Amino acid sequence: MRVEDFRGEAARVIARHAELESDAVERMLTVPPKPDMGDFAFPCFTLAKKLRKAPPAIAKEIAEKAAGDLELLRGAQALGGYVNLSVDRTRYAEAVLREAVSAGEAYGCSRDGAGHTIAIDYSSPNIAKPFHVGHLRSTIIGGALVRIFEALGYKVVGINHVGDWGTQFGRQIVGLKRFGRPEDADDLMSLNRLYVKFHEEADGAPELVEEAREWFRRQEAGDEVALALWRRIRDTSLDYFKRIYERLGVRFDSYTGESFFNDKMDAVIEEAHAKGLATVSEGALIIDLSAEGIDTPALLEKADGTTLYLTRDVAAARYRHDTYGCDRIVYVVASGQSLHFRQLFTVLKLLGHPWAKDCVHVNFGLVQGMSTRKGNVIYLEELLDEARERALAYMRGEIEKRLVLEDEETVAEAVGIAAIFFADLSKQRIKDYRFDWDLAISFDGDTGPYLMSAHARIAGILRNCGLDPDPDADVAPLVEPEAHRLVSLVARYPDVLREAGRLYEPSVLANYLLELARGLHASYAVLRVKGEDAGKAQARLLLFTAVKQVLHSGLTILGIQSLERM
RNA sequence: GCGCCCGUAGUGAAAAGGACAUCACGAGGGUCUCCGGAACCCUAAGUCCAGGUUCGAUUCCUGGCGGGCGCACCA
Repeated sequence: MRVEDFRGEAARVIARHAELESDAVERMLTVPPKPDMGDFAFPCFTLAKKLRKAPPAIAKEIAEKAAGDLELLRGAQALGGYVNLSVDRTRYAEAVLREAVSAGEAYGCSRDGAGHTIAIDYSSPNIAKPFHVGHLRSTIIGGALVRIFEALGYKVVGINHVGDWGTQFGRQIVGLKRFGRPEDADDLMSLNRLYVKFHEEADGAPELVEEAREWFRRQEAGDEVALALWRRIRDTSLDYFKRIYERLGVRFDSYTGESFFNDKMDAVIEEAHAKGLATVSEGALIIDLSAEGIDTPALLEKADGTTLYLTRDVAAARYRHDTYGCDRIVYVVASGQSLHFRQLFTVLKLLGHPWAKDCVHVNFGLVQGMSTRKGNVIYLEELLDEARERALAYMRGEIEKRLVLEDEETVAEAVGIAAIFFADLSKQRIKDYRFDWDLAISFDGDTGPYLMSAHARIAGILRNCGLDPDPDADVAPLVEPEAHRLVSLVARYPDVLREAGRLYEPSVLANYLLELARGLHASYAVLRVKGEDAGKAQARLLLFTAVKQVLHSGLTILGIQSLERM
């Protein structure tokens, strides 16, 4: 008896009595809006036309026939134009919990993506400058997608297409040469100071800007002095970025940034010529995309012969496809870049790459209001520090029955990051949103800390109930509606991950976890463990173990720590 | 100006074209000697407007209105 057998039986029984194909019925099955209405619902509206009967009458007929034909299901009832079917709750709990607990950490994971590789390009900051909060959203969403697809069995290549080439490095070099000491190149804070200094000075001194351009020209021309300086600045910056990624719990398989593709662009240009796509317009080399429904042409080369963002992305896409053999390339980049990616994918198609159709722009809206007390636009580190402070203040000030912890600072750091991550991941990525500290950090409401607390609360039960959990416990005592609700939620988890992956939408998972946590809290007063007889206590422990496992798994995928105590 | 995207209670979010539009925060009222009160229960409040397709529209189409973003030598 497996979890999907219940749905399978529902489909079979309905199919038999409605004279339809089982597969078709299975696709039509939905879930009733309220748990007491049943576990599966079959809408009879489409049958109405064919049978020339009213949907409620059809439902009644099917329900009556089906009622005597059930094995794993308990009831078939007509309601409105629906046939509602209920599972045998004990057998369902048995199937769900046994499967969840025996799979352990792997519960919810599937092999759907076995044999497929996905490259996910995310975060991709400009590293001459400090990590700006503007890049945070891509980092958060991209990181979650990496873990979602891994859970679905895909091989995932996380790529950070770092902006490590461009005029900004020329500016950085001038700042260093004019206002700093050579050793400042090894310290990011000094570099930042000098970068700012450059901009202050350059305001009234255009020759500085020209000097910066000259340094970048030397870089592009392969001048060893310029390249050595660039390399040193780049390494200092990358080290700093990697430290921040560690703090955020984000890992990349590749840091092939823009500079990596410098020697791979000529091939793109040549091929565009060979395919007869490239034309010269206003001195620049372009591909006209108007026949493809895009008014703005794709620029391959500026009038001065240097290449552009788009050319580099074409080279990068080809490199990724060839190197990783990936059958999908996902770009987690803000919606503002939509035109760019339409152009990119169209150019790839015109260049004759059939896999262009497997490139996806996973876009997302703008975040407003992400600033610290100091105000202004801010850098990520300051934001994370403030998150930790606010989390600590909240824990000390608002929580009545909090545990005494030695590692309060560590917990606060995790809570702060959870608050920021979840505020982002709980919303549909396409939408703009306003970040609000109080809303994000509260332990009440739809927040990361709320989910963490649900997890810690179960951990508390397991810790304090005075029992050794029995993984083979009999589930028969789980008769309460609250228990059934939790079982159903646990059962849904694998499909939730699939849906999140299908839509590239971590919020599907985030909202599911909220539902699970609420279900847990709603059951908490009813499903006591301590002081109950051994049978009930063990059954409930089994249920809570499964819920805790799913919370842990889901939170980990979202990039949020699930602590035992907080 | 043109193009793309977004409009759901005061606020933040959910609803493959399906049942009475769901949930949270905030507001108002209540519960419980609570294994972690970081809880639970109740109440008030909503689909931007006008048409259309459909047995059925928050969802799809058309046109408005409001907001965001983008529109060749930056990335």
